[in-house]
Amino acid sequence: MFGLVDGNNFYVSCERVFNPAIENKPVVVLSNNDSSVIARSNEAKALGIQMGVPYFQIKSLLEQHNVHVFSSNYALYGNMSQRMMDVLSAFTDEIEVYSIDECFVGLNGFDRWNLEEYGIKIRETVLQHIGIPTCVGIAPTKTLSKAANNLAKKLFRKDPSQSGVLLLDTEEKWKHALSQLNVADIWGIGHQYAKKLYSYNITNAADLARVRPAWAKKHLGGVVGERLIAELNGTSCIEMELVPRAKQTICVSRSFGKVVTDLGEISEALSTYASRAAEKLREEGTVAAVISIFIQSSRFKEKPFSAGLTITLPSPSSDSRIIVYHAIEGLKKIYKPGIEYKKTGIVLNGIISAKNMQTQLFEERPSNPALMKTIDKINKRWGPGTVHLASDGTTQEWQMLSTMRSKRFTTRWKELPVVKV
DNA sequence: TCTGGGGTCCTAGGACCC
DNA sequence: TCTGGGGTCCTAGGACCC
Repeated sequence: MFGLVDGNNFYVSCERVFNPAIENKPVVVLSNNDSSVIARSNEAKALGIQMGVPYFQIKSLLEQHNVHVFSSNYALYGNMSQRMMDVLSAFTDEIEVYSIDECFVGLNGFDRWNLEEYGIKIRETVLQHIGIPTCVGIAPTKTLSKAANNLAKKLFRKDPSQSGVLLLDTEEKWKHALSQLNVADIWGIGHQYAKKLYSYNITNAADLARVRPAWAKKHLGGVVGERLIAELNGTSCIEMELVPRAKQTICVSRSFGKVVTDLGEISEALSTYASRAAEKLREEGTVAAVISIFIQSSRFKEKPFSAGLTITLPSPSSDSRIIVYHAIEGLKKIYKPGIEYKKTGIVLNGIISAKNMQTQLFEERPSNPALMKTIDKINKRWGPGTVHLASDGTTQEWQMLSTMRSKRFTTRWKELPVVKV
């Protein structure tokens, strides 16, 4: 059996832990650059505020209803997430952190317990220790546990006296649950597939569970679709991933807080992102062989501009100076003056373990792992960016907007509120 | 004025090989 | 006029996830 534990309106809940005054009030959290809505409290959902809607379009509506608005605070959410996962690991050895607010828990061998009660215990403990409300779905496949979680959330939102836990341990139970869900609510059915399914008159998840595997193979992305149908019928095809795999791709990109035309400013931003990407490699103990960089104007302009370049490094590296050097050299090649740029970024590929790397004897720009290790140590101790490359710039006027960010309560001593007693 | 960021997997099709 | 068959590797593009 699989359990799926998912934080309710996770980012909003994180904000509420440190700001109890916004409990039971409408709250939204915005994406980077304060661009669009990425999390909503139930009260905000009730006002009809949609996920992903641009902030500027609903600003007056939010003001009108006194909605509390926050810029996203990933330092806080990431740290709260870690704490939640730590609590969950006490409940089973089989833990798969699926996203910042979601975790699969393996419950094989737990059948002699009442699984519903176990789920309730999990919820209560996370709430008590971390302050984050969750819902729990339990079922014989991952896809069904996602569906169970989804339905548990819906029931709980409608009626807070519900347990917030849904156990689907018999065919009868999961069939009934699926009949209450739309196909678009199913894990693995996105926009395109939902549209296609509607056109075949398949709107209900229970209908989807009944389609022939061969039909799913043809219309829902090959073996992925086939697996999906099997999972909806109680046959588990997607196993727990207990050991997080090293990333195959690392991407760091961000929109600018203002329009940028100057090569110097874009270079600073790209240097900053390339450094961060290299840092991520070192966190994973890997090196990258290939880097891609890109620059873009606004996607919503009449004639959007976008350019990119892929560069193979002389040898795989995780050294910030090397990755930044090649990124900036590439940028100079694709930069065109007179364009209003909105975004730049770097993607790393050809990622392998640093241990398996073949070292070259003679290199124009040798990596210096000891230097990188020292920089990482300092930044870990004194905060991100304490030591950085000069090419990152000092004023960083292109930085994204984040005007309504709460304090980084759990990761910065300086931002801890002082309470007078 | 203003529309996020960071990932995964799969398939199809071309290049190339024998 | 005829113009194989089967395999691998790589990449681009499209779908998905949160």
